[in-house]
Amino acid sequence: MVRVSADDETESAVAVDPLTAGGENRDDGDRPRRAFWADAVADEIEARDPEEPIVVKGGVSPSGVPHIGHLNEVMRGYLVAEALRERGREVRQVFTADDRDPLRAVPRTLATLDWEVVSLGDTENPGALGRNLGRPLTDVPDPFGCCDSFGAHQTHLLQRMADAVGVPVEVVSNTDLYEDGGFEEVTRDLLADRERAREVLAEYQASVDPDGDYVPFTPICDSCGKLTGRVVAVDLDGGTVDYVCEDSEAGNRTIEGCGREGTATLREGKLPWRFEWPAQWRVLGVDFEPFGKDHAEGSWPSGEHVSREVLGFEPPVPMVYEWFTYNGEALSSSSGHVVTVDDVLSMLEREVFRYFFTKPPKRARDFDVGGLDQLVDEFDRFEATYFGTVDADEDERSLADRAYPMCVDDVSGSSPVRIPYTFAAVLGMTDDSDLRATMARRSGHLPEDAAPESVSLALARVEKAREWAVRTDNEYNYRLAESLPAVDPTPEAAAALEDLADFVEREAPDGETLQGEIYETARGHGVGVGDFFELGYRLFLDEPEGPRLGPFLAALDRRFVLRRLRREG
RNA sequence: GGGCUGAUAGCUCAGCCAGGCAGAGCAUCUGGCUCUUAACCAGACAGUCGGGGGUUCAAAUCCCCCUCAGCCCGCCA
Repeated sequence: MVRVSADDETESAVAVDPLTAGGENRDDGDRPRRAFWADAVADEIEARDPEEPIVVKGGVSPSGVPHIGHLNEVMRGYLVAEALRERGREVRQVFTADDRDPLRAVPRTLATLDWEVVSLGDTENPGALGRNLGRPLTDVPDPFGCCDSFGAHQTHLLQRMADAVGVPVEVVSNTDLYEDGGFEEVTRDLLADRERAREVLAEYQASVDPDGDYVPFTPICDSCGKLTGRVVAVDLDGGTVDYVCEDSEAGNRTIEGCGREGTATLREGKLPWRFEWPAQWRVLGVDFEPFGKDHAEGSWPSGEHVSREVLGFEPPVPMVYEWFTYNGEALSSSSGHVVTVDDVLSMLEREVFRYFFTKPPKRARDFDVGGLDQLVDEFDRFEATYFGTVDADEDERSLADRAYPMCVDDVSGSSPVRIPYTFAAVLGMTDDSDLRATMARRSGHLPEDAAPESVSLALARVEKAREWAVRTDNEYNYRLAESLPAVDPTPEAAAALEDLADFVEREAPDGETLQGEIYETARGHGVGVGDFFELGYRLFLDEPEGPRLGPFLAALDRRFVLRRLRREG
């Protein structure tokens, strides 16, 4: 349990411990056991008997390159939203771009709207950021020059990220909430009760003096434009505050104030994060919010306390998720160790990527690009479990029953045709889509009678798997040699190739027959089997090794195979 | 220093909430397929459930201590 307050006598708030949220039922044993964590969370939300539409929120401060870690803020909420919708609830999913946050540091890397990750120096206006430290992100020019502000650029990327995974979210700009007056009433309440606000926050932040003059609002200086105003007087009737523009600390650097003494309205500033978060909950009516483990012990307990004791409402059901790593190392938005949604979707089908987020949120997970074939194989089994075409235990079945429909756009009546991912990568050896289909059929991965639509859906995986094989340059990264590779067979091997060509021409063998014939031919000419296979791989792939040669050659165009075996081109 | 979370087969992970034979996939090995070839099939091997203690008829699961990793206890999100 989170201790809400050391000296709280007015109410013994039942603190929900977010660290155990997300799968476990808590204080009662009445709720049913759930195979899918999102259903356990949905149970918890429904237990509060919320008004509809139920609001699920996520949000990020849009500063560096948005990466798959940020997608937790979209996908975890989405899965809970879907669990509720399937129970007949109306749900709104909103996503806040915390774009009034000040620019605190200059990110080393940024992304274009097309997800090209570039260093700041390569943008059109690299000085835009460094010259505007301390200003709200929406008041900083876009270094790319394509959007109204840096904040707008970043928020645009967040929207595109959600679109890319096919999750409909309402993106809400914090700056808009301030400027349109959405935050005005809650700001007024916080200022009216600023002593209480200060006392509560002081329990969580040593820098706040409970008897001091802390005010939970930071005006934007109307002279230098930075979030450096310190409030010296509050006029609630007039709806303004007086401020002095002073130096403020941001990270390990100081943002210089300009000394200006001015007046700002309640729309011309920003609530400190510890108050802004609960303010969002109230203004947007949030019922559920997932957040990263970094929030679990700082902002969540204080936000929960602020919302109950200062603002007077029940905070949302919380859920902490563990962070992802990428190839074993922490993702870093500013330094550029990132994998973007665009990167991922170039290698994975959208439904497979969504499946990744159905795994329990509390466990740290590595997004291991080298092992993506395992993830796809797992998804294929998950899908087959849903359609009942594979043996699975009861837990697997009930999980698939619930979670699979949330991964795909439409559940079709029968299981889609799936080509195993590594084989799909092998098919990427050729760009000829007819040849891909032929090879898939002859290898038994594509039914002869498959409808054209299901063939093209199945073959869509080839581009993804090919991209994966190329990026990781792994053992599935084959390329059909377009022109005759340089080979220098011994006379015996040359004669064997000639015989093999004749056999192929005469018999049009299937893969297994051809595989056997390769052995026979090699032996018949006194050529080492290993050497002969290597010669074959060299001729067709210009590699010393490759897929099983007989089925591989049988799947290729026969005229091409003959020409190549005879070294005619 | 105080706190939160995690650690299960070589690898990736289920199982833990509500105690009941230690699981899956991949990898490995063996065998099969007229056949050493990364796209086939079958079988086998594989774990001190991070370590130690406790509760219990019974502990991966509940409790306590410890180790390691990430995070929080400044700012910020």
